[in-house]
Amino acid sequence: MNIGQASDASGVSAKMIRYYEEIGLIRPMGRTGNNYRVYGDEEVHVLRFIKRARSLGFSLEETETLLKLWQDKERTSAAVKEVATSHISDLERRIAEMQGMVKTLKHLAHCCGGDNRPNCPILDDLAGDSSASGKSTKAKHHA
Amino acid sequence: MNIGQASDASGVSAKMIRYYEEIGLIRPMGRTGNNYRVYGDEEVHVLRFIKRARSLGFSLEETETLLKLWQDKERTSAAVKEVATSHISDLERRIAEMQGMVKTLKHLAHCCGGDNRPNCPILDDLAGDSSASGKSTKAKHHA
DNA sequence: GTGGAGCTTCCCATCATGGGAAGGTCAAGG
DNA sequence: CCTTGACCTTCCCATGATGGGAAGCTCCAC
Repeated sequence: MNIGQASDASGVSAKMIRYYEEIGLIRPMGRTGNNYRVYGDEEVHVLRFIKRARSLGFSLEETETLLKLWQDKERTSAAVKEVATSHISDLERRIAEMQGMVKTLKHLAHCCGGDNRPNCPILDDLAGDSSASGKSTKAKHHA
Repeated sequence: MNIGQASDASGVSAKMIRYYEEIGLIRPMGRTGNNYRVYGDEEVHVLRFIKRARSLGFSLEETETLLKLWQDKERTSAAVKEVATSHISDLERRIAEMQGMVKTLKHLAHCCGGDNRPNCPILDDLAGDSSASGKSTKAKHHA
């Protein structure tokens, strides 16, 4: 199997397969006389493992750890779980961070007329104008 | 004001201030005879604007758009709101993506003993082993 | 005048991926 | 046999936003 076929079979681009080899994530493949890389079912299986790990958001470094654990018959499931839970924490932290952004942005967007006038609480907020959260277009003291 | 003071006043690192200048996000600053950049309150204000936009997750490109709108007295709040809502959508998409990962990972982690045994449904899943979701360590038919 | 802090530019690294050029190879079909 | 097109190889560059660090200049205080 050439790299293109391995790519099709695994869903990993040929570019990435070469890259993974370069950084040592996968073993350098055997070559044919024409210097083409040769892949077998086992290699495709590894590539699919990597692809699945990546699709769950694991970094290549974490993926490498998981790959080694997978191939280590002496591993403990605790070691694997540790990698997973730590990744979950990281994802949750990032999710919370983005949710905070969304919350603020939605509030600002809600306060913004979205019309033809230039007055905009979103810009006021970005500009650090603390009087930005209330009514913005006019009527600072409507009473 | 030198770059270090502008950095302290704005919370943007000197490194980044130079970078923003290089990419045209901010105007090239005037220099003193010794070739030091000189900043005034207005520049610090711009830097703070950028920092705030970044903290809300806007890319530098979006930040540039917002900055131009801020400085354009003819802007419409609709234009600003458009940038914001589009960014909100992007954030929500990414949040949903990560939440999907978390959901899968939590399920797998829940199914994983996290003990001294090698058997691990997390690895089974990554390996594409479809029989991974059930009980894993033993007792496939405990009855 | 000396030391240290601060400024300048320039290059490199991150992380994962893609784009593209230049050149070798192979298979099919004229 | 030769061409054509698809495929492979390596090499370099780009992304986005940031930090690190080196080499060299300046400025201020002592």
